[in-house]
Amino acid sequence: MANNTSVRVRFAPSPTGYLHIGGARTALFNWLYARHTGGQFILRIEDTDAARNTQEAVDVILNGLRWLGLDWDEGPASHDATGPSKGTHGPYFQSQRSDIYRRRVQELKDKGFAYEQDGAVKFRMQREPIVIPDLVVGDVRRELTDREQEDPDFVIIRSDGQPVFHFVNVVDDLEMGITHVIRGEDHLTNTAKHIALFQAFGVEPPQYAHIPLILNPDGTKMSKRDTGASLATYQGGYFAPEAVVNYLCLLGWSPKDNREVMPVREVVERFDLPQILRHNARFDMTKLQWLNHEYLRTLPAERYDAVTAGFLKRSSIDASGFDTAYISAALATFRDKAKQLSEDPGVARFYFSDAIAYDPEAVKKDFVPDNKPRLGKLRDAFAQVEPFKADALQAALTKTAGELGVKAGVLVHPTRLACTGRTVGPSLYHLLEVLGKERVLQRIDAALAQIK
RNA sequence: GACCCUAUCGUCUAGCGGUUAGGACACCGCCCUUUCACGGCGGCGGCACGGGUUCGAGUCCCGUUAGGGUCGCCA
Repeated sequence: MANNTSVRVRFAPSPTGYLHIGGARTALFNWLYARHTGGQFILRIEDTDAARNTQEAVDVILNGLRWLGLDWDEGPASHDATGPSKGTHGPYFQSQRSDIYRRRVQELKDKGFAYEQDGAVKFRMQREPIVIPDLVVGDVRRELTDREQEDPDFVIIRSDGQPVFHFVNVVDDLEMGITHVIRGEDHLTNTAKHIALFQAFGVEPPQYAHIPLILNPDGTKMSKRDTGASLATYQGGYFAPEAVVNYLCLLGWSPKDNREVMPVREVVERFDLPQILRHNARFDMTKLQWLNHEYLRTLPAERYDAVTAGFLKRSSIDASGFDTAYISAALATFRDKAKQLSEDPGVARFYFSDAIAYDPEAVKKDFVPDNKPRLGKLRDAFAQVEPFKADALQAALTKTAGELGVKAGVLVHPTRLACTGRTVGPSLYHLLEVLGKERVLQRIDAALAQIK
């Protein structure tokens, strides 16, 4: 950070068709560090494995990063490997950098660091232990494993001519002027190879910061199939990207002052490498949901509407016949009840369908003969309310209850059941206001017809 | 098998030689309340184990155990 040179960090995913939550967190930490230091965040697509690379797979990565709000200063400008890009260190797709790799292999051969064997090219690895200076873990002295003792050299170009990860990764970091490599701890021991490669090129290696991994709740490695492992899980509705970003910041990094709900702007200010934790963290969906609810409650109206649009789609509620103001007002009544929405998306259906399915248990309790005249009287009172606003509706209900000599709750419950079919939901008076007089009276009439 | 990293409530974490070991999520009570939720108050619950060093160890050292990672013509 106190360097003269500007920080250049990168996220270098392989297009596999999905974006792992751990990968998203790695991208986030790199982005945070770049933004904190005023440096550059570079996106590089490691698509050397041509067989499984598709534009759709690239889209998943680009869209995932955009959804999270992680903008890159250099990198692809489209999902097309041969398409336009931002930045002067391109191409940013490895599949387009063959000439560079060819040149660099020749350089190693010329220097005596590489040789051919069985049609492949191998790197002459040193046998002495290599010290990996890591900004998170400290100095790590890496010795050869017994397996490596037998043959410390490793392949950098496959016999089919394709360069391997260790090689292209180093060459690209070198060519792109990367100053800090922030990546998962699963790369820590392999970093010895990378340092040896940098040294062979006669270049000072970048600084390394290996961040802990994200594990399943049971402590096992989180892989593709595990719950919550794919970022796509959060993009489909329910989750505000702000909440996901906030949660990810807190996995493996701590502001050290017990703060938890922190807008990313503030994290950018305070984020730094020394505060990164050294131990792996388990993924806790419950806590993410809590954070999500915190955000849903306080998000600006526009953002709230955007996120809740996902709720509707996900719960297959058809709101096409309703104008945006109505939809917005309806969902706003769930602002501080996001938990209901995420646990049971159907709770919002009554706003968009007149086919009310009454909760059978509640019917037994609330649609009883005694309540018929009461509900009828309330209906008449509501019919007089103009304008049809929450405050006035509450006053009308309270007044009616008084005249009837019953507590407000006696009227509240049957009314809620009549209008929503449920026993839980938003504030009664506010939901009535949104529904509007016509729908409310019609629904109460329908309920009255049900009661014997 | 070898090499590397890690170890505080169930989970995420604060702690950087002297603390009644703090906070958050979850859970359980009570309060608030037209439901649910929010909020408030309280409760449950932790320094993996064994040796050192020290007047004193969650904090430092060593070992054990456990978890994770790596050793590929995958990335």
